[in-house]
Amino acid sequence: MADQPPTIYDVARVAGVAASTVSRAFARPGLVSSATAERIRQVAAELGYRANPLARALPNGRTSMIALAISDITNPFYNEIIRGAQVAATEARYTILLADTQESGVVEREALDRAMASVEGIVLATTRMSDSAIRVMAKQRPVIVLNRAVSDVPSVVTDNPRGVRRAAEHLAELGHRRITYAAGPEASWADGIRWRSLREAAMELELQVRRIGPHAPTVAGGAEAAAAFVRNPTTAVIAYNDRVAIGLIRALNAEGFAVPGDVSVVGFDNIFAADLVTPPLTTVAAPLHAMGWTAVHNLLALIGGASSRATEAVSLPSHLVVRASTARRSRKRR
Amino acid sequence: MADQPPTIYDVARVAGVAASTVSRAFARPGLVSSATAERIRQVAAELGYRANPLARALPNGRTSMIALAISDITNPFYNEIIRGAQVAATEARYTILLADTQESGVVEREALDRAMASVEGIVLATTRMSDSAIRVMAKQRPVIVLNRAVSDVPSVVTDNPRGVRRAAEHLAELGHRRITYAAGPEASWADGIRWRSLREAAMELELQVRRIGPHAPTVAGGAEAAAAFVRNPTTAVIAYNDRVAIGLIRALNAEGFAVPGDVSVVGFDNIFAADLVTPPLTTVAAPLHAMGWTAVHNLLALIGGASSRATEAVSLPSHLVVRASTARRSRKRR
DNA sequence: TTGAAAGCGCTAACAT
DNA sequence: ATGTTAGCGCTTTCAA
Repeated sequence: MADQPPTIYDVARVAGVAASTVSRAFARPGLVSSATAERIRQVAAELGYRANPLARALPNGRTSMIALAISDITNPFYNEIIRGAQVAATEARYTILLADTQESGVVEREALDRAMASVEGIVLATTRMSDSAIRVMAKQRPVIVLNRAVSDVPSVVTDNPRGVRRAAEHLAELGHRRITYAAGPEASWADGIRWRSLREAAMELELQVRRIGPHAPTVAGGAEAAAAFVRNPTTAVIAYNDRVAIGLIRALNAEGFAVPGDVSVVGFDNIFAADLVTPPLTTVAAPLHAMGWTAVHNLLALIGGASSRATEAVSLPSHLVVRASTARRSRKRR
Repeated sequence: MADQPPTIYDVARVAGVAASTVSRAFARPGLVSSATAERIRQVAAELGYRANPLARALPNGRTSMIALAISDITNPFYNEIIRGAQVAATEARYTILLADTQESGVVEREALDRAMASVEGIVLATTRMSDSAIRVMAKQRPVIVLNRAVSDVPSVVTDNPRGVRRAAEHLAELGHRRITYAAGPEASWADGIRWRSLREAAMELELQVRRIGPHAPTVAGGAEAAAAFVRNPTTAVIAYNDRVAIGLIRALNAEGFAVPGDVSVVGFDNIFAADLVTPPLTTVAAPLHAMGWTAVHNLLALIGGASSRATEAVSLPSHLVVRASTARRSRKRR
């Protein structure tokens, strides 16, 4: 009474051919006479045959699955990235295995260990792993790191230097001369490069910059940053990301600072909420969808045997979205 | 030179036992003398042996994977749900396979077809499928539907009637007598029950209600709703979800309506942005994390053989979060 | 162009 | 308590 799904043998029997022929008909149609191929297709359709992906994967490891590791899926930053990844995966008929690592290195290790064997490649969208741990992992399976550069491992990043530069220019044009950088987590690769790029840009643009932090990359972290900021305010701040910027603005308002009246704020990422808050946030928009898409696309290329000379980071352009959280420096000194 | 991962045979050989014994040592330790079990564990550790989950799954179908189908992963509503699901899955050492169906019935069908065979059960967090299609699917694999009730299929929903009731009471207490419901997508189960519940609550509370819509469940949908609303305004509106509420408020502001001065607005879901917009949104909060967790937890129970007499919907409590988008009805007539 | 047969790594009877 | 032996459903030589 068990209504098991039909196997390749069922198809073979009904079509009057050997199982291997059925297999070929699907995998390498060229090796089968078009007549039999057609018949097999017919029978398969009638029987509702669908190759069992697990069984298929066993002999040759082609599971048609890739893992997407994200340390905090709660972060709205990832939504569009996941969508992009999903689109690229679907195009290639791959399935995404989600590894939300819940901000814990241990959970991450376990999740990836578990997933490793079932998966043809991995996109590390965010990870607690050290560079060397990542390199080790990359030895075993194709890996693409997102939003971080790890030497010898292909990556996809946004053009942070350019984004930061645009933000600084924008602020400079508005008359600001001193800029505070509200840093994100210490371990963040993006944080490091943003701060470095800002210093370089400041040099050229003859701005003064200083850094406060580190802070958690959250609204709460932004509030923390505000506390540090008010002790020695400037007329402009660039925040590690939009959530920090939002938290900062709210806390600043509570302290009696007007944004952008007294201080201009720019964030990073252009998350969904950036356009919804008051004032709408000026922010360096990352090409979220493209990042997810590109990461998976390149991963699949790697899996397909592309030389990983794509070892250099692929850099995707970001752009400044000017909204209302930045304005001309007000005359009154601050 | 291939550095293949060790197999069960490697462990068996080194430990000087049969492969089946190794298998037992891991799966049913009780059936192995503690001495050999210990030795096997040793050897396995030394060799860095990890059972190949695919190979393990083939004989008995226990893939330790479940699918999570979401039609629009772009919707921030799902972030916490996914996290909850992930936590429950991780607890049971299951892995989540993500099926973002990109709002397309076709993509969904394909994605699920592909995933079906690799997965022990499915959580339908959002789906385009008809009730009957879902029932068919539930015949083949354990299924839990989230946020929708399908007869004969176990589900997890939030207590919409109670949430709506609380929203209506809140508005009534503030002196509002006429409420507009800005509907979501026609196909949405939640939309249906919200509107029905609102009518019932209105009856008891002696309120007048009317409905506008359907609208897309997005900020743009909210703007649409505003256009319809202004043609015949009321002093209060309950929106299908937070995104619609936010879009509505913005469009209303653009039309010269103050919120909550002229019109009070309440949303649903309490998404991340709800607390960030101006005014902060009064909303019926869904227990997002718990929903994801419960869905997966119950699914795993089903997989574990629990009688699906859990066929009735599990209803999780929601609660009203009062923020600043609702206020006492202003005297001036509208 | 097709068939036969030997696995992929693991589990689960069935023996011993 | 442990070993033997078939498979799970598919792919892939190797022959024919």
